[in-house]
Amino acid sequence: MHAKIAGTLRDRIVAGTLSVGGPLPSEAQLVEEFNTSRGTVRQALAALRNEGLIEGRQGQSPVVRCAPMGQPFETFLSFTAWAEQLGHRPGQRTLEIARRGASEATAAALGLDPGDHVVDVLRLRLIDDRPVMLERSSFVLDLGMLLFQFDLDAGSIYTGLTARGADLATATHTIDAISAPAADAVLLEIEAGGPLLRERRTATTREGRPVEYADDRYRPDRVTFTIANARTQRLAVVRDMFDPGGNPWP
Amino acid sequence: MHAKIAGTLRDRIVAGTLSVGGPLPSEAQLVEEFNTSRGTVRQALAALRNEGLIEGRQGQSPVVRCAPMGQPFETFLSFTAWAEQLGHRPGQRTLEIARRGASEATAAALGLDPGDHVVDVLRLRLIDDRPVMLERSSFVLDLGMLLFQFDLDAGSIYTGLTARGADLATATHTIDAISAPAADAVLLEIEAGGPLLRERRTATTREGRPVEYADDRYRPDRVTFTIANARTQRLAVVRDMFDPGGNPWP
DNA sequence: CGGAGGAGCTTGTATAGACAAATTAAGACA
DNA sequence: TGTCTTAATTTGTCTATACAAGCTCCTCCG
Repeated sequence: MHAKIAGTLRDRIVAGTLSVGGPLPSEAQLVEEFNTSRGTVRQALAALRNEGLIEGRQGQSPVVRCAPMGQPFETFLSFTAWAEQLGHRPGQRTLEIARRGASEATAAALGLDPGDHVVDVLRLRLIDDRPVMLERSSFVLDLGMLLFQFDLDAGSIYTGLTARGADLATATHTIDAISAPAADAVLLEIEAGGPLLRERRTATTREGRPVEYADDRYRPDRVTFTIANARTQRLAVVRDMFDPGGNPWP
Repeated sequence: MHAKIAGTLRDRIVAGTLSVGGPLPSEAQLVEEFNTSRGTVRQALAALRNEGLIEGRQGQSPVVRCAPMGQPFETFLSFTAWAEQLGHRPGQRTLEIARRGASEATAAALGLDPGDHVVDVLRLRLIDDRPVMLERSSFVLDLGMLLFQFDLDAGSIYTGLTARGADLATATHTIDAISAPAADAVLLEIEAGGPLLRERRTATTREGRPVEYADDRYRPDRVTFTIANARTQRLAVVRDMFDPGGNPWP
């Protein structure tokens, strides 16, 4: 019973019936709705509090703190899926797609020999037509050759590849900060030398073979990474967006 | 009452009166010992289970799982615990500790009124005697006043606070990049205007009350954040360290 | 018009009782 | 001796009640 109540409330938070920042129904209302006792309702609320979904003080109804993420993997790996989940319009301008010898960093990340060829893709990623991220992505040959089969500006590379049989299963993302090189600054429409939030990503197949290495550089005034961290050892990671003024993007 | 029971059991686990892997007293025994009701005892046990200290199944007494430290939560929240886990020597120079009115950002993060006082701590964090991070931390008064009771340069603020009854349960970390202000650059021994990796952290109690807001600024050549992301499993987040040359620190 | 006080809501906490489900240990039986 | 049954113990779950503490809003009085 308490699990059912907690699950229902979780679903409502995800569906938006309970908006983030808004109050939950009072315990008395939940007692009436589920036709149960207050102790059981409180047990359900304790579970949600445990997960960090709600918070509250004495005398006030608990408020929804954040929504659990629907599909963590896709959302985090696919820029397109991420933007769409947040209700924005993703876009991209493919500046270059080329088959060439792997760079030193790429070869190291993908476990290739220095002379091996990869497919490089350079794309400027947009949110609501504003530049947000510069993506330098390198794919191993068998995967990269698939990229010539479809329009990279039409949608997500990730969905395009998985639709053609690629099985991306794990990824590691390393986040740091760098100074914007002049070329990057022009494309991202910021000042050269300004700070960039860099995410270097290695995606692997189910067998553990690395197939993509990417160097994504975000405008730090428009994208941040947020890690929610509870004692229960559940870690959640999301990317957040900000408008040019630095305010949370609705 | 339930807090007293939980605290007593915690102490016994730490002291070894309750051995790791061994069973806890049954709920009936605890009811008699503390002269309370079963509901209260169960509330205390739920708190311990929440912290991962105990685990149990139906029909069996809960068993002590122990190992409160070294877990992801502590490692991610405590600079000291993190460095020690990686086999390095953490250090710090407390540059300032002051009670003053909360800044605008702090008040917003902690849910305080503009005039409310907080305890600010400014610390330079070192790894193996090299500056790595600049920490600006603000605590709500009841927690912050505890900071005057012990030596901040002796060890972890986090363990000092939890030992004095603070119950930090969840935290959110927002990561972005900024240009180093001149003052920060001097302390971190880098060039002014260079990129800094910033982590803004809000830590809350079990009830969801925010009690700490921190602005940590890392040298990006020495610290990065890594997110491991599998399709089936949960997300794991760790921080990584690099030597001045940018190579992984052994 | 404004502040003080209180009523009515909320959650936090504690108590007592009841039944279900799982484990464990003792005892009966072949 | 080995196995099955049964009883006792223990935790999981739910219900009902009571009071304390904090918040909001309304009313009343100065």
